[in-house]
Amino acid sequence: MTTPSKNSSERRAHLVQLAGDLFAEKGFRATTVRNIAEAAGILSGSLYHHFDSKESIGDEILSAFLDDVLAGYRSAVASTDDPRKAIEEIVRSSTATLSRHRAALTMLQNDWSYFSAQPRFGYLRTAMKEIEQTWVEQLERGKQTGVFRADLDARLVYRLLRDILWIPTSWRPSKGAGWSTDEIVDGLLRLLFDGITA
Amino acid sequence: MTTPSKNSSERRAHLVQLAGDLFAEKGFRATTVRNIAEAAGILSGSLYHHFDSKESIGDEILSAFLDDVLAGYRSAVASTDDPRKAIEEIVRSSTATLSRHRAALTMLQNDWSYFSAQPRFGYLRTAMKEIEQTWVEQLERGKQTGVFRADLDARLVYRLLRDILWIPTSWRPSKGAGWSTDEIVDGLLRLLFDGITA
Amino acid sequence: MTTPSKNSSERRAHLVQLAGDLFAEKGFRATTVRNIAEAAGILSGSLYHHFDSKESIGDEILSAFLDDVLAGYRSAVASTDDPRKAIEEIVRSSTATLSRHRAALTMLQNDWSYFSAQPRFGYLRTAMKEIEQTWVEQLERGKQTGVFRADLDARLVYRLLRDILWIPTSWRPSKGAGWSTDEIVDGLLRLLFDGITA
Amino acid sequence: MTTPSKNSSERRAHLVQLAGDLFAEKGFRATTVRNIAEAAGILSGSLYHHFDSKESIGDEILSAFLDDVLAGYRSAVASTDDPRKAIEEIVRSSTATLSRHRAALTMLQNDWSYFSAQPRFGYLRTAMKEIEQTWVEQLERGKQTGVFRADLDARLVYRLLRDILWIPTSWRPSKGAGWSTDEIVDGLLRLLFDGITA
DNA sequence: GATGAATGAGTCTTCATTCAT
DNA sequence: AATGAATGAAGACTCATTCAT
Repeated sequence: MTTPSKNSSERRAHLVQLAGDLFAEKGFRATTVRNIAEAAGILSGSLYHHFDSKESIGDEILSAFLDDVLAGYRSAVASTDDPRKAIEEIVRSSTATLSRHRAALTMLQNDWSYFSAQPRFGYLRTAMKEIEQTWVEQLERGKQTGVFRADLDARLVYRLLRDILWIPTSWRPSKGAGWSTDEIVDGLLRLLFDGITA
Repeated sequence: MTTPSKNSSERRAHLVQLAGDLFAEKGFRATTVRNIAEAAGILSGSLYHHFDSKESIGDEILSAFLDDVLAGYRSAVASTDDPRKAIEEIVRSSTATLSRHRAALTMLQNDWSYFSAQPRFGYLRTAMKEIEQTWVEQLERGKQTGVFRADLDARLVYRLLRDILWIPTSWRPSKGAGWSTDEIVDGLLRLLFDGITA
Repeated sequence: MTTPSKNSSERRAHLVQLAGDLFAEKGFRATTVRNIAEAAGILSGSLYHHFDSKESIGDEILSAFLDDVLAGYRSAVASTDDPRKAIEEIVRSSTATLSRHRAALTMLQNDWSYFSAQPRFGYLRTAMKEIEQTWVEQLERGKQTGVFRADLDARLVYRLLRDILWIPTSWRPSKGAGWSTDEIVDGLLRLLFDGITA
Repeated sequence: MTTPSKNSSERRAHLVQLAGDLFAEKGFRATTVRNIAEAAGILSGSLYHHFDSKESIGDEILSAFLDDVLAGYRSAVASTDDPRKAIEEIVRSSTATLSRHRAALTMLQNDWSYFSAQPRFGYLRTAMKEIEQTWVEQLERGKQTGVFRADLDARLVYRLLRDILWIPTSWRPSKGAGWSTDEIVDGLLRLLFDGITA
């Protein structure tokens, strides 16, 4: 388990990991290829043995993230008929997913205008649309069945909730008094369902 | 035509405004000096008659923002003894402030790692500390007086609330089905105080 | 006449000239942007104040050349009804044109595969087609009117003649025993019309 | 399977062949070692088991070509006393040689400045000198014996004829309405000896 | 105040080459 | 013989900044 065949793909995955950490820390554009190479202890040109461009590294990170998110959303929706449970499931799956893809989220938040302008990253818009649809559908159904307040603006609530959900991911792990993912989620869900008032 | 010195400072303010819009749109680092100059209809070199560096433009935008925020926080706290009212006031003042400083906030979110690493922008950390202290103080007082739930983790709630509060600012005005600032704040406050359940 | 307003466009033209000389000497691809900049006594990055890419310099040189060639061909054809005179006129105009565009021709010969593969240089193919058509038309008409041998393969002769015509341009001016353009053309025309035999 | 050493040299010859095709197509410098390796179905590093550098492949191609050309010239001159026959023989031998060494000729035409500047390829200049001498000698003898026009500039005619002779080699085989080598040579010789006029 | 030319450091990327396995 | 990882030098291009006019 410790020293198996360190394949090409493992090396590659390691490099993606390193790159992701840097992207999460300073943003995609602000991270130079040299930064990544230095983190890996090689020269910048050597990265091109593994990837054909900086963007293809970004691509790998982003598409893996969105695949994961969408999978979670789909299975959340498929698992129940109760909108409230579906939302809860979406939140829980998001949290798990997000902690695995901190880099991707930071990239999306920081460099959205950069990525979304490129045809290569067209799937970003597609995926975001599916995410929005999923939320809005569950919220609307909840309104109809009386689980949620009838006066909610589903799209507005979606935007707020989605962004709220994505907040903790961007918190640096270095932040001294760190909270565990679970603590954060609990705090969040409590806030969402119950508010802060006693 | 009337007062040359005023014209000069107006011109300058206009340039800062233009720069800010671009910073908000694409981030500070991703915006080039040429972008700003083009928006102003001049050549990039000419900007240096008004500012001695790109960073000094950023400085102007960021410090104006933080001055405004802190002023709002201080007067919110000074205006009442009731922690809940103080928090409400902080939220309301934040919203007003933020809509006036969209660029600054985007810069802080996008390029925080860049700015915070530079001595020149040391005041950013100082200001953020005061902001945190203000929130935490009011939350703790609310817990003691029983207005807020006793089990709240003040710092965690602060981080969540502050970031939640800052979310809508980053929403592009171009977003088709746009909401007014008031709608967003109402939605937000309702979410915070009451949750989404019926 | 000696020191007029050294406009921006003159500077630019001078740089194109320098670049062209280098392209003619070593080919387009083999010439680096640094080579050009050094020839101009500036740094390579400074070239981008005048051109937005190396290719745009090439574009300028190539399109100017083809415009010139086609103009010559068109006026040659328009000037007479006699195919032999038309061909003669084409040859003479070519020679004049070619001596003014040595760089362009070398680029076309050396790096044709590079340019012709790019959409940006699509006009190259278009222009070459018009050139071929012009030759073939005159040759065919000459065959019909009996001025040229009836057994000529017009396209083959065109290819041979065009390439023959373009040969001397690629001769380096440095070649010690240089011939004047006129000498070369005379030798060429004589060869073409009369052969080498006594 | 039978004779490993032969297999080895066959493999090597095959690689040279592949490289030559690419050189002929895009030029020596524009062809990357990776291009060659890919054509051979191996990785670029593996080529270095067969050759110690890209240049040594070029060397192999160029020297084989020049050896062949010179052999042809020498035997052409040795075979007759009649300058016209000698020239004819040179033309015929060239044609045969050239069709076997398309790559070499393209390399010479495209990247002459690159090769001729390197000591390693010093033999290129030596060989070209012998080629020139051979032509000039036969032309001068023809002038003296009255076979050729007395007013020919031997060196000029040599340059023209040599380059003319080399033209068809650079024509891509892909050119739709392709002509056979024989057709081309016939067209050429006819042009040279008789001109195009009826 | 603005222009236009230039700088110099840095960005992503390419490529011939090396070498341990 | 070949692979796969790496090197190091170079290439095209970008950008904040400077400065004479």
